Amino acid sequence: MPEKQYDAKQIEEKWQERWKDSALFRAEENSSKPKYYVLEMLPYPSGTLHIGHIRNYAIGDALARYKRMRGFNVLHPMGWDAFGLPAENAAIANKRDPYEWTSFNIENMKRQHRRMGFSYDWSREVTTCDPEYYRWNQWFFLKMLEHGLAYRKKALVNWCDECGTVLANEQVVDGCCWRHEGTPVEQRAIEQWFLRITKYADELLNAIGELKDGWPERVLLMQTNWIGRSEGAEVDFQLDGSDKRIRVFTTRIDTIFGAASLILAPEHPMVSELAGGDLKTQVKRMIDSRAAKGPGDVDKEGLPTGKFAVNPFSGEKIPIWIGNFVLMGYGTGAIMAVPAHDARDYEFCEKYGIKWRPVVQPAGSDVIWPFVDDGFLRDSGEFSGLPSEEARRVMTAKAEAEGFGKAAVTYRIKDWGISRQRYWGTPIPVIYCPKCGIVPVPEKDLPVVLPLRVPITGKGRSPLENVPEFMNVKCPKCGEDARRESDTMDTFIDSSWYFYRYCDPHNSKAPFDSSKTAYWFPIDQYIGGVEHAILHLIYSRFWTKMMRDFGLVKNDEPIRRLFTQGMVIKDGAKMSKSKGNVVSADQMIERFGADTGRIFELFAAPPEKEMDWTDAGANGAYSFLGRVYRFVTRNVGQGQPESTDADRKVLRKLHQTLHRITSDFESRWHFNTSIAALMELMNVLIEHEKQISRVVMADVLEKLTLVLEPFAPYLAEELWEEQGKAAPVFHHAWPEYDPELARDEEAEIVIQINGKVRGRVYVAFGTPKETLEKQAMSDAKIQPLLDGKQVVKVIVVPDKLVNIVVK
RNA sequence: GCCCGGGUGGCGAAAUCGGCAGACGCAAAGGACUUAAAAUCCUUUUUCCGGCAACGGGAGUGUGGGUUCAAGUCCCACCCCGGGCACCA
Repeated sequence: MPEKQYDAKQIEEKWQERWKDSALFRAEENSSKPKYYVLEMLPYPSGTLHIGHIRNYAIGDALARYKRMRGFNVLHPMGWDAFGLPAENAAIANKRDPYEWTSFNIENMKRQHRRMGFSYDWSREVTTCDPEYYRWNQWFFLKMLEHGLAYRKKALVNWCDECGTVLANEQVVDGCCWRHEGTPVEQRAIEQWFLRITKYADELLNAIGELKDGWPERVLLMQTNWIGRSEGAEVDFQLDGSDKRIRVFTTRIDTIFGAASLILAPEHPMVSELAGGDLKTQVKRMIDSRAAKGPGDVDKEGLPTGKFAVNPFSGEKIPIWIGNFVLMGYGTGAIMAVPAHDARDYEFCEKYGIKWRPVVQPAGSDVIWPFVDDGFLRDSGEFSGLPSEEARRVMTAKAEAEGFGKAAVTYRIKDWGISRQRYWGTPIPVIYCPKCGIVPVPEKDLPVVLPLRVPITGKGRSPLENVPEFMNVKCPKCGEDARRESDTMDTFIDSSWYFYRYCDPHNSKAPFDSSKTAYWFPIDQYIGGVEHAILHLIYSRFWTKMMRDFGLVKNDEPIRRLFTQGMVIKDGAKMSKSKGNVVSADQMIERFGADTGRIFELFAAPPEKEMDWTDAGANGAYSFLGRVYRFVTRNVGQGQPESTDADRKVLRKLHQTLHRITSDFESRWHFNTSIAALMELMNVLIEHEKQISRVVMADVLEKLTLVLEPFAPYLAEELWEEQGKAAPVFHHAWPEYDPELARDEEAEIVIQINGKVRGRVYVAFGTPKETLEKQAMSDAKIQPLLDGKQVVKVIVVPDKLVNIVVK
């Protein structure tokens, strides 16, 4: 009879059919088991689940399945993030209604996720563009508004005149709009809504210490830099011949005696006072040219105002300049330039011939040049001779006492601007009344939903402005004619709290039931790409702290452990539709099956590393699964009647494999080595196939199937059934490894001479040092090599090696 | 410019605590089975030198130095690649 062949497609379709509509993966809040919340970052519905995504979910799903077998009550949900831009752009390109387009894609992607066999609890599916989800976004917004965490202010933004819209920083390419290459982006002051994330800047920063155990160092570092806390002082310089003061921020108040100039950002409010006529147009030009350049290197340029400022410490008069390298958005928008101790100031002052002098010299040296960090002050009046650190303290205290300065902390992070002039997003629930001003939409009127079938052209202002039924409302306070806010919220709002909604997705009274989130939170393991390290992962942390302060949740942080997996590269580039190098899940399932796709992606590289996709590699994974399938099917119920010599070897390899895989799951997630171990086990099994006893064979087949489950669940199910056991596999306990069985019988002792391997002996474990040394010295191979040499030293590492040092 | 990663065969990689470098796989070559192909199975594959061969010897983890009985692993300097931030005072 010909051997049964591995037909992945047929097996996978069969089990998919059986799992349909089942409650297999349902998580329960009232379980007596310990909870485990594992989550992959949610995808936006582009319609294609490609192998870059699959890597993400294959990791999460392996973990979810493993944890279930370990007896955890596992929550592993999936939902859809209706990301604004892609949906809108696709709608423009396809001339389709974005809702229609999105729901079509969601169905499509859901089908692909099901085909891959990911073990989600679909009863908790959440879609962030659902009006019910909008309701709670708006509810949060109103709560924040009430507590002063949301506010409206005029702010400088990137503006493309051609589009008639605000652009995010990422949408500015080489100073021009990404859609209109020839159109330089302008900086415009526009009224926008902000969330006061800076209120939590300190807490977000301090809590990083608590995240150290579970988050990648790299991500925490990026967040630390992003928050960018710096301690220093604010100091007022008096405008010469006036009682006006200009405030600067500095981290180096100890260098203030070396201040050579006071430099204002071109947007600084004092500029219009100091600059008249000609200078004004030059300042305007400076602002425009910087905006046009975008972020990056800018040649330092300055404009002298002809006015002077008085150094409050020395009484010295220093010239006031306007400099294009000074940022209005950081500190006070004005700096004191200390060329001797700051490279940027040096560059600027050299260029314009502004005189300077050093005021700090390094400890234990007479060298005074240049840019000394900390040292001892010189030429600084009463402070001369003080060490920098002490000087900073003393000088700040003096400034404070005399009322011209104070200690100050500045952050790089800014409040979160959430207004978007786009169709796709949660409408901001606010009404502008000519009489009453800004009026929040009453809670009973929520949600404010997007009108359907709005023509989206990508041109002009927010598409909502052209929809009178949406825009024209009565003021909730006075009942007079009023207009709605036409901006929508940044869609990062959606992803800031979606994982809380998973705990209680159908709640219509509140965003979620706090007792349910209290059970599941914090998320035990979150998995996603490193590209979200700052935006999404900072916003989420902020949102959690905000909700905690409102009494909605008890946890301070949303995520206990974070794992960032590497990108999948094809033909030297990240997989994306625009590059045309996408391998879709459907394509892969068609060719190899879902199990092969998972196995290969996990096997090819450790999960945190970038990985190259090659079809040839997937072929290897497929043939491995074929070997497993054939081995198991032809050996069910087979084996020698009595126990055999091979049994010991096979069991040893089996338990070494169990150990390897279990510890990979428990610590570093290097599933590539887990799968390599499985392959080694298969090699040993095939080698001894005919010599294994019936009892051991049954044991091996069972355990092999169990540990295969997290990686290749369809095949595991099929083989489980072949063995006549009750499905599903993950309802069975993970096999424990037995250290006694896993241990090698003999220790292999490497004998080295001067560190080079010259021979080896096999001894019982735990053989004492002296015996090992004696055995090594008398070894037939070693003896001749020692002839005529003097043994200087012998190093013995028990159970490992003997190193003989000779002269 | 600053801050992080990383550099190991033809390729993806392994070596978890300083203790046999290259596990496992891909690709390639040769062979078995086959009318043939696919599939499957077996053998070889870091490199150089010696040998018909089993085998023996040398070199080798980006480069140069160091610590150590012993370094892919630790320390110092440099080169290259990837990522993040980018005039943050």
